[in-house]
Amino acid sequence: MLVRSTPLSPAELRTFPLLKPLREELLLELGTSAHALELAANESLFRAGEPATALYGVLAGSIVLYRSSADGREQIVHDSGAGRTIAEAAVFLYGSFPVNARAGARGARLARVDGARFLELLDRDPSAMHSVLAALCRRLHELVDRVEMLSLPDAGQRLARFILRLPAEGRAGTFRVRLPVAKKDLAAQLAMTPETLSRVLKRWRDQAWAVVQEEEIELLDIAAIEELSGEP
Amino acid sequence: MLVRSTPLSPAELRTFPLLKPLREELLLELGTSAHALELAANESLFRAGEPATALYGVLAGSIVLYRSSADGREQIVHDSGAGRTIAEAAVFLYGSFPVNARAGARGARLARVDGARFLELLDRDPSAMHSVLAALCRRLHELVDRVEMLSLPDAGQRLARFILRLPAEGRAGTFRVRLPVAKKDLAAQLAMTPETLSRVLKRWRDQAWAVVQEEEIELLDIAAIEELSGEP
DNA sequence: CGGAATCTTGAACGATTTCAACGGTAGTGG
DNA sequence: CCACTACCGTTGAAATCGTTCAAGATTCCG
Repeated sequence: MLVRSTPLSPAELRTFPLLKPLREELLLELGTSAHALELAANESLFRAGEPATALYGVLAGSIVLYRSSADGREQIVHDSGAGRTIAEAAVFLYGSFPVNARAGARGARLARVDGARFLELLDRDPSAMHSVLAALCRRLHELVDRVEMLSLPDAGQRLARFILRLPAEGRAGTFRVRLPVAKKDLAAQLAMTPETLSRVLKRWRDQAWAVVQEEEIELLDIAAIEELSGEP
Repeated sequence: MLVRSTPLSPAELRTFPLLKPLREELLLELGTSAHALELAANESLFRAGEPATALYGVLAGSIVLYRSSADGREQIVHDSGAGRTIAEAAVFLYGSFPVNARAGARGARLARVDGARFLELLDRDPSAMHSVLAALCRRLHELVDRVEMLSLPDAGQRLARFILRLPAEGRAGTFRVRLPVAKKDLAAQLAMTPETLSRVLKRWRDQAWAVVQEEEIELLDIAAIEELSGEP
């Protein structure tokens, strides 16, 4: 874990929607108690149960939040890309991390912000408080979506829904996406085995519904995938 | 839907952990913009997409939060018993309800609190703000638990985990629980069919792991169920 | 250039869903 | 008050789907 201990600039901190509404002076102050971190691929950031003394923002790469079961299975709770903040909730409760965190397959660059300092700031700036509240509410909705997706009984349905919610590249009428994580991790996120994921994609290929190349997926028959997903 | 339009007393409002830390005067004020509601079994409270102008607290009975899929399946996001508050998140975002809500099998008595009035209050009382923040964080953790549970591949495992987290009655060493919802709803919550739930319970009975009577379940072999659940 | 890890594919097994039928219960209306 | 209906819960049998185990292909990293 590489640490750069120079303060983070307000501009850097403003990449996070959570901090964006803070006044310049507060960001400057917050920057002095913040560091930048660099994590290698799959490197651990923190483990569930450790006391949460800081919150983190993802500057580049991605952070995977996961639980591990007794039998070694790894359940991915969320994959956080650039601009996301992590562990605010744990910091608020003055509690400990409820999940494990590690860098994604391509490593990660992070901002580490001192928790106590952050809490102080919130009490001084109501708009910051509102921003945090809104961020938590959005996270809540994401998790509700997640719960709904996981309760779909069919593996293909879950994958279809996941892909359709990904930001698509390309012209209107076409649908190209780049998987944000390794297929292994994606499978865990969708509550299926990597084998099943591979087979679902193969089926889509065989039926000419999609073209799959490495981490790029292009949907040829969007209507079919949408119908499979249950709802657009 | 039966409405009692007399104000709610601070004592009544204080049944909700969310409102507990509010000063007496604020609760009095909040009470004047609050009503009590009475819902029959399965009666609808609100539907997903409607603008959220109020939040609700469960005084008695239960409220089921759910999504319905295109094919008519009903996925239960949460079952909220007495003391729970509902829809704070939607009110904060000045948004619309992300899920449907209806009364549980035994109906529900609710407090309806005006959203705008509540938001005002929060800005005047920092401790109230903290309380709300903490409540949202706890909800977040609950959902993370839920996501983890739903990703367990085995139906028996999911049921075991659910039951072990229920508040148990009885003396130490014994474990009796009363299911908080109808078996049909419980099955939906655990992402399985009612048939599968029935069969899992039958298996537990046959192996003398549990006694099932109506909505009462007594675990005879707690160790076995705990091992099945994957972790205590 | 190994070597590890990921991804893919095959086959067999196990589990859950589906479809169907039945008993019980609660609520309705005569 | 009693029949009638509707729904819930249970059980059975068959089919489907996903997992597991195993092996081969590929990529990436040291």
